[in-house]
Amino acid sequence: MSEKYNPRTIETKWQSYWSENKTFHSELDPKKKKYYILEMFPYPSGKIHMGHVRNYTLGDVIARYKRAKGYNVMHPMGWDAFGLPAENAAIENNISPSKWTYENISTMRSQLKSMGLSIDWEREIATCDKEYYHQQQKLFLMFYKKNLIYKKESMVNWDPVENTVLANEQVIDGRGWRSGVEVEQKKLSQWFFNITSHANELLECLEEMPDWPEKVKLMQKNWIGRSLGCEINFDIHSNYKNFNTKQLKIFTTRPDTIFGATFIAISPFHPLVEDILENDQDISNEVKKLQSQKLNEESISKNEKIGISTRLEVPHPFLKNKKLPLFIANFILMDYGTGAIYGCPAHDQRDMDFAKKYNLEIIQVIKPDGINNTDVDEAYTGEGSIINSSFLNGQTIEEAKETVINELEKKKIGKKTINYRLRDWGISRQRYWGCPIPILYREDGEIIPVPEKDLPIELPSEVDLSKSGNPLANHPTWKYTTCPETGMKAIRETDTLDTFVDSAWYFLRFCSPKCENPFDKNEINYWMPVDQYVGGIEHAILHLLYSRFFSKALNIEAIKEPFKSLFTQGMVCHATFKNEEGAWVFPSDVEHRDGKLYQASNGLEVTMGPNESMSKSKKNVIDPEEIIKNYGSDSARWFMLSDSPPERDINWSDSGIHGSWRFCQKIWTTITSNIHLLRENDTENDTNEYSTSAKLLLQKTHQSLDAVTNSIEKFQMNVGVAKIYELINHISKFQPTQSSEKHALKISLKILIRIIEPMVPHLAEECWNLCGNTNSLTSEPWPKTDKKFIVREKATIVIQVNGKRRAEIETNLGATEAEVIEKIKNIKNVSEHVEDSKIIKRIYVPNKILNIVIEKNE
RNA sequence: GGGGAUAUGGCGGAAUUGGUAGACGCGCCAGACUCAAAAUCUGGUGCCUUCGGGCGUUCCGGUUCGACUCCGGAUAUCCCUACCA
Repeated sequence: MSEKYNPRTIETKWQSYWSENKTFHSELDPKKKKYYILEMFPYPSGKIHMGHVRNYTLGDVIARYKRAKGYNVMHPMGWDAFGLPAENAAIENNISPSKWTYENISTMRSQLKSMGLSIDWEREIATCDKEYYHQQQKLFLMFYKKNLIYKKESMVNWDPVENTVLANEQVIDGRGWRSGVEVEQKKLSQWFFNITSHANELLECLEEMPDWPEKVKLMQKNWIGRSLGCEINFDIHSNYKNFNTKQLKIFTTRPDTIFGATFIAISPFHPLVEDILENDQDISNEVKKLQSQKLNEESISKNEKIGISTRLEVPHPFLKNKKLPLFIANFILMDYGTGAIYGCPAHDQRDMDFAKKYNLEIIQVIKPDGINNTDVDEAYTGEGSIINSSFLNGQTIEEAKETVINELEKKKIGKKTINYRLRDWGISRQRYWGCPIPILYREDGEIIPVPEKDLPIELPSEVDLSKSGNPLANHPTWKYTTCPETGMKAIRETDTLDTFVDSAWYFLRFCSPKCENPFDKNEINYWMPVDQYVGGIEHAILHLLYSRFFSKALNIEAIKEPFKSLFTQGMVCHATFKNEEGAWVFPSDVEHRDGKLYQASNGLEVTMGPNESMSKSKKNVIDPEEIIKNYGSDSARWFMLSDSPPERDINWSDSGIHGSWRFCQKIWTTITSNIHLLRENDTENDTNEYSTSAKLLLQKTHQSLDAVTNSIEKFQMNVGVAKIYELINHISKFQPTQSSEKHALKISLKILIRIIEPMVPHLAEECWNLCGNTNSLTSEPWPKTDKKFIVREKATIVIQVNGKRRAEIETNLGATEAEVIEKIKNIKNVSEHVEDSKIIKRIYVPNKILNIVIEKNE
């Protein structure tokens, strides 16, 4: 047996074996305990990059490990295939979004297959498949019926040159990415999911999710942002002629500061604004400016507050003679609270900035405890007691809040409210490459959901994306249809769904990917929830929150929460490169010359930017193909798992890949050089009469097995890898002479082969096969740790003097303090440091440490 | 501006969760094999040192017999988000 380790041969051999034998096929089996492992499905951007390798290797280790543990494992894969890049590619390369997407899928599928992932490919889905979005349209109708979907006016980023709506990422420094002109805000009627109706449930269920990272739960909690406050109705007095508004409702979380109120501010998009403009045309230009200006990064960082003074005045609810001026201000959000506030400059920094700019009164109403804060530059937001506030004087902030709310409710001019930062989920996109929304607008003005039997509404295959505007609206025929009930003329909804909708339920579809309904209840009840979800931390909020919302809205018992356990892996980062024309450049296209960087393909000079997470749009991606070609996917997988803890961000570097290659080599040579031993039939051996070195080997083996098992359970793959290194290092130094030693070595090697399988599956299968086994290693159970080999017989006790390590001794387990003291009497290093000093006390932790605390004689 | 995280040798990182800091890997140094190189194998490798020891987990401070670990403050980097009253 002197064949060389040849990953290419081995890996293709086992990949086809798994595929031909349907090794990873999964189906419902009520007798077996299920385990649903899912990694976030990829966007088919072209090729996989190192971030994908990290994500899918990690999930695959868990999948293979749980299979070995006897679970009925489901490990599917699919494609998050709708989205903007396909349209951009279509324009740039004159290829249809569909063709581009499916070609990418095909490339990436074979790349993933070359990694040897234990995936059930029969469950593969792509969200752009007609079959998938057909079901999604049904879900849309279901939600529509439940009143979870509604339409309202909402702002979009508008590029006036391209005549098109821009996504946030297409707005760069307040300008359109293609046109370079300043982006405007435009009102459009759009569809929304009523996610806020589930805000409280989404918040409270977080408490019952012990297997989610605390940081993710915290982020979601802050994002939902439940806050207790109150609404106050202010009367409006005006000299305007045609003015119907009598009241203005504001929201505050600080009713305790009501006596510090010196102005009222409303959003430029507040309904009251129209009323004002009708009477006060002088300010209409200014207001329009505020309305159309998307605040760019610059003005945000400068925190420039702009207010337009109106001729309206608002009486203070508790001070009859006090009138507050009303402003239209750019820093008031229409989407939060009521779109109107009262300003209390003394205790809110934004209000302070605003008051100073427009010379408004500043009234201090909270006196900090202890100190007398008279600094008027900075708003005071800390604790304190109320002053200058009539009936609130002397109260604490909390007391005052309650008093004010009671008073308002008594006078029927306000009430306690719970407000959420979370806003409803806008799902309309003015795009072609997405799921069509199954809605018709009838000529008589009625909005009609398309009946289920008429689904799917298919995307037209011929579409002109080079024209500006909404591609589906531009299509010559697609939108024209008739109402299925009345026969009246109708126009289809030409917006498509946000791609976050596609990914909010794909994990349900995997349970029954071919079902003619969105999902099969039986299958869902068996497979859901996902036992382990693995994905990037960047999805900590939106994707996960939307998926949770879907699961709750569907109201199926098995999926109250879709993801039982969540693991968020860290980002794989890489430096970014830009050439002198400002275009992103692939790292592989960058070359070093004369201390400068150049783009190899065209000679342009290149500058290096900061490390950022790998993404196709910034081109800072590393294609794993090269590494897999040179070292094999087992080495690539092993390398990805070693070194870095999975939850931590990494800056990609391939220094170290050589060590992984060496590891695979070492496994190979160790197994092949012991192949005769491994092929021998097992004999009933004198298993209890091991030599000392054989015992030591078995101890190391079982300790390693125990450690590796624990590391996998705890997602510390890098530690597991280190423990396997220790084991192989120990094994390769072991020289068996007696038969019992050979027997021990055989046991050890077999355990080694079994426990490396989740990480380097092809190599492990080949080794297993070389041993003369005819079954696949994947059907072999995970070995059990034999406790008898790992019991500690001795304890190592560290001796410290004043917390500094001075010696260490071996004792029997459970030795008493007196025994330890007796033992260290003659240790020079200890007695020297103690000398004649007075011993103040001794701290003894059995089996661990003895610390002698002495008086310092200085 | 807000929210969330991270920081340990030349580098990636480990540390039984408050008890020997630096496991394991990379790199580097030395040796073996070789005509030679690559590969492989063996050994060494935190820093300083007057060879007694001293200093060391981003920085400053605190709690403790004892702190990488807990608390307070600062700095840097990454992720998410955009003025949330």
